[in-house]
Amino acid sequence: MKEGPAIAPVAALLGDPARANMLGALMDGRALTVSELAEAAGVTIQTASGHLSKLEAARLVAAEKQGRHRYFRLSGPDVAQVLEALMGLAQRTGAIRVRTGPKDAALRAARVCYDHLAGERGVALLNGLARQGLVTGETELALSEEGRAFFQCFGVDVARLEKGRRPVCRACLDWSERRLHLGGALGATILSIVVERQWGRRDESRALVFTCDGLAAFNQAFRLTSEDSPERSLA
Amino acid sequence: MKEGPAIAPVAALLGDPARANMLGALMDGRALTVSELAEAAGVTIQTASGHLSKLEAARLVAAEKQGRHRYFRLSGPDVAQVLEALMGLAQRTGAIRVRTGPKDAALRAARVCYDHLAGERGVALLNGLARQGLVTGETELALSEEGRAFFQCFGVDVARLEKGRRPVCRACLDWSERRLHLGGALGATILSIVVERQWGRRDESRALVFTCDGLAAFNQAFRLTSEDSPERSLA
DNA sequence: CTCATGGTTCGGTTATGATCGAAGCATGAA
DNA sequence: TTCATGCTTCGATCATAACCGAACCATGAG
Repeated sequence: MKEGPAIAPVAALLGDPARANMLGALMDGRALTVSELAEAAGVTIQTASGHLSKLEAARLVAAEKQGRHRYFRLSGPDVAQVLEALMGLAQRTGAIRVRTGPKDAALRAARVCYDHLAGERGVALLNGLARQGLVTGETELALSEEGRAFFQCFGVDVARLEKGRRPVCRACLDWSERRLHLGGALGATILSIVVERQWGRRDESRALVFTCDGLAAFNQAFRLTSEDSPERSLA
Repeated sequence: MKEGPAIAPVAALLGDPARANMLGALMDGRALTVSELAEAAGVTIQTASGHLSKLEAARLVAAEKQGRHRYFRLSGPDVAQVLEALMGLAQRTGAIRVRTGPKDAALRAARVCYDHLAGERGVALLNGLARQGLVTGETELALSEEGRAFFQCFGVDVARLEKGRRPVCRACLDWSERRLHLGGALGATILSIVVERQWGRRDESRALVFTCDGLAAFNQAFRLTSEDSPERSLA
């Protein structure tokens, strides 16, 4: 007697500890890479890749390619809802909380993404520019008239940027903040300004360490306020 | 990184076809014996017994001994809710609907979800009650003052329902309609009324077959109009 | 170009668990 | 008592799939 869709195949996907851990890591809506998910699940990258293929085939997760990375996210809120419900059921038997690994705080605060600023400061930058109406759009970003004037004043040769093949503004997905930050020619220019004025320096990794004065100057230059900063994810 | 209870062990239980079939057979809220569940799952009694032991240990099902028989039922409405939600996921992800036929159509029209009404009629019921302002809220449903009066008039002891531990109104996601229908103590009461007044009868599956007169009486009793019925889902 | 890195695919090993036969209990009927 | 039925436990078989090493592919950096 077949009744409705067969739940077993889907449930079996959720029933493997490695896959369940990966999905749990994606529960907050962020998009994570294969490597990060592999670490979260405690398996090698090959194994994680195989698991993610199955999850993607079942449309439980969706993937976006970005440069050399592949970012996975839950395919929709309904998936998270089912996971939530399953946690409720699991609590009856016994609630288990898994270990939490502290990540590099500096990387999350500010880092270089290819050639532009990412991390918390990068997200705050885009938030602030959008709030002031200097850039517009959601994922397809554009420089407004006010924005052109602002950056022109700032000493950026906007006309030259617009002549190039590369998009002036590009929304780049942030792995640490799960929000968009500013890429493109303008993003690269801003990073070069930050480095040039020695507001911060790049250490050996991709982390960008702001000086105390530099951070203040950065915030003032782009008129960023505390409301632009993404909420601190709980440790 | 915040982690909740580990879902993998529970999901793994649901991930076995034999166990999933047994749980599906219990979805109508009745209690079945080991033999019946073994037949429903297509396995021998020994195998079924082993599965049921695991399900009982995880508190997904509860057992009652009666003479030489042992009756198993779902341990609660929340289990049924998770199963329904999983069916929704399974369908959305392009699940293999093994057999589609008249039985499937009947299930979509009206069926029993644990102890309340689901399917097209169940969705229409909640729509109508919400349209009339008898129940309020989106996912967190509540009975309005008018609603209390309405059901009181109807012969429902609302005060008694409110005294119980179980929520009076509960929104349950429908796998066939992808809409919410009414669960909770009130939902269960309404189903019992439908059966009691012989507006419809339960067949051997979860389907609930309305009589022609019964359907009219049902619609009239809850003042449902055609606008309350969900649009026919395409293909 | 070369090198490094992120990710996928393949193959072989291993372990978990689903399954059923057979035997063992328990309950109720004769 | 003896027998029958409903169910559980034990033991052995067997299939699935999780896992990792190694090789391979693609992209970006230098």
